[in-house]
Amino acid sequence: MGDHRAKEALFDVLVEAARALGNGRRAELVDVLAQGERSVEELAGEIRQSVANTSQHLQRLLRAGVITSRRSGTRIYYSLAGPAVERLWRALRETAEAHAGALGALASSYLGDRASLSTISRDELQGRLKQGDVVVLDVRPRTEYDAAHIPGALSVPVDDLKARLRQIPEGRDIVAYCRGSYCVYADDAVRELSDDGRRAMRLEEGFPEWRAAGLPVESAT
Amino acid sequence: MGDHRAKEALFDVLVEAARALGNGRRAELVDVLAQGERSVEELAGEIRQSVANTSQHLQRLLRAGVITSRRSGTRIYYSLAGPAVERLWRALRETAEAHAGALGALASSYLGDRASLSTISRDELQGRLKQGDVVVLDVRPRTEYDAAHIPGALSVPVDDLKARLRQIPEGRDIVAYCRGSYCVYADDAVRELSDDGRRAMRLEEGFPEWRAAGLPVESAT
DNA sequence: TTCTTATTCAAGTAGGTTCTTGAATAACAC
DNA sequence: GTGTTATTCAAGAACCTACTTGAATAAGAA
Repeated sequence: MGDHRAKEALFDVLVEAARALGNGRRAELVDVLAQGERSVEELAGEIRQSVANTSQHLQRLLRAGVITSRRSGTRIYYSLAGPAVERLWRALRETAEAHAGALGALASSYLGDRASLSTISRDELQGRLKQGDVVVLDVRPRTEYDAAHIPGALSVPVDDLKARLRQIPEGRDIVAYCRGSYCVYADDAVRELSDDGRRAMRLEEGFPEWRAAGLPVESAT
Repeated sequence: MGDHRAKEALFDVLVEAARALGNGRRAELVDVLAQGERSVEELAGEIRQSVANTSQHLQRLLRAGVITSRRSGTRIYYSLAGPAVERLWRALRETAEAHAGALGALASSYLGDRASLSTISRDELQGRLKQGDVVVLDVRPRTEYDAAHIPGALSVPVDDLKARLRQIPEGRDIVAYCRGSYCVYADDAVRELSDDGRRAMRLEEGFPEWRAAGLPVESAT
């Protein structure tokens, strides 16, 4: 009774995952890893940091149990430790959104005038997929599409979109999706498609939320 | 495109709630505030820290949008900012449990031989409440019971239990509950009741989880 | 007004975090 | 073995955190 040392030690440990996620660069890493495993060098490119620094951030996440690693030849691939981590990252974003405060201004400075783009919810997309009157574009990098994607989606990484506009089936509306609400790939794609005269909209959330909702996914064979 | 400054700033903000929760003492504060609002002095007592230090921790949580405050006379009462925060705190505990690593040893050093105590799930308790063959004890401090409790529960703060053993209705099993899985009040109560020859068990989770599940609650009038 | 109580502020110290740079490993190819 | 590539380690500079102490506010009571 009253062993407050033990209580403090217990809460200090409970909180380790929060400290690990408590850094913008590490949060970016988690956001990318939610799409599938990646090597250190790829991750360093994604977060625009040196390889050494990225490696150190990864060790921190590893020690906190947020990610796991596997070696393959000279590369080491990191991935999220499990679904609890995805829930944690989602809860964190939702808390920030509920608070809003500083978030609004920053989000619009990064995300631009997202309000002017049409969107579609997960449920609506499911309905339209059954009717088959929609083309779904996965605009994430090819690796992430290969790891897992919405069944029937075409892989058109946003950087290739301009060159491949003519390959996209006509006569149907287009839905683009990417990593999640704080990813701009789908926004950029929808803008580009609209400029080309197509009816295009953005899936409100990203692929991880689709999978987390228990909806079907497909992988490259 | 490519404005990585804005992206970094955005993720730095998304992560503020995690930094706020990324300290054992602040996590203890959140765990207590999940039971209802409290003044600075009460909170300082709960986490065994000086009032000045507790106040500073509270300001940090406030700035991060994790809690809110209201003044009443000379006192200031703090409470959680909303349900997103409770989900965040839960996700954090679940991540720690999934990782397990250091947690196991620390938990058992603080929680003792919890494995030897009988427990009951939320669903089971709901069933037995309908049948009315069980006495429910809220063993948290009276303030927390007053703020909200499971309908029909008796308030018997764990410190008063020994003195009030004879007042607990006989002939029915007893279920004790407290703040949550990392709170020892219900364990202590179940041990004491068992020593007294009563059939007693602990509700697996605490009051906040009961409320978060949308189950009915009752407040002091 | 003065006194009291609850809370916050300010300054200081010890220790932790983030990023940089350059060297050290570790697996593989030749 | 040597060379090459991916990753990690080590040390250091600039900054941030957690706690302490004592003084400053702010609301209410006398």
